[in-house]
Amino acid sequence: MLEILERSAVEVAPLLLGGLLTVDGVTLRLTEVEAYLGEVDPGSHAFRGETRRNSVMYGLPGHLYTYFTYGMHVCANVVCSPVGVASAVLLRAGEIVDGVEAARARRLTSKSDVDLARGPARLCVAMGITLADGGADLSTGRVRLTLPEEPAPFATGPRTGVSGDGGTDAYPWRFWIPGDPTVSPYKRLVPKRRGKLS
DNA sequence: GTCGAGATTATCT
DNA sequence: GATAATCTCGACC
Repeated sequence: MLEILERSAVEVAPLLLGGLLTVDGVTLRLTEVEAYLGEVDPGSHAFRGETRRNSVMYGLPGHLYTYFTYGMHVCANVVCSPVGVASAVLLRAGEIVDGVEAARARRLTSKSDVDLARGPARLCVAMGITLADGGADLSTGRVRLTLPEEPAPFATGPRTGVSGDGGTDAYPWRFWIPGDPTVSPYKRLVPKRRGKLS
């Protein structure tokens, strides 16, 4: 597994689709992810160099990178690339395949099961992932990652919610399993163009 | 179903 | 003091 994760996030991202994330008896099947390539990617936290928050991304592949955003949300990433290279795959959405009750108990605002982990911050809440889990090894820690036995079909497109120049068509690094109902429906942050497009 | 605005705090400059 | 890889809720179709 590490041999795969040492590659670039853009290569690793589609390979994670269909994979399983397990935390304390709750299992999630990944249906949507995004790649972040550190210093060459304006949408990445590592674009402006290493800081305390993103230092985990420079570390060992196969570890968990968690961060706080918008004051109240936690997002989870899988660190890729060899030590010294900042690169990670953001886990955006998934389907709870085991432990639904525990996940549902943590997500009171969610009405249906497909909403439990539809969105990166929701996914963390449903799985019980917090900042304290950041930097943990995904093969031995509380949070476990299992790659799919067979590659899943996937589609690509621009990333959502990224500020600056990172959310444009120049970085089509969002990957998802086509047709899966748990893929987040969020639109691009700045489209806003009415009527005819360009 | 879609669209728009506000919430809220760790981290960085 | 400004920023942010988001979510939720209310209004409208």
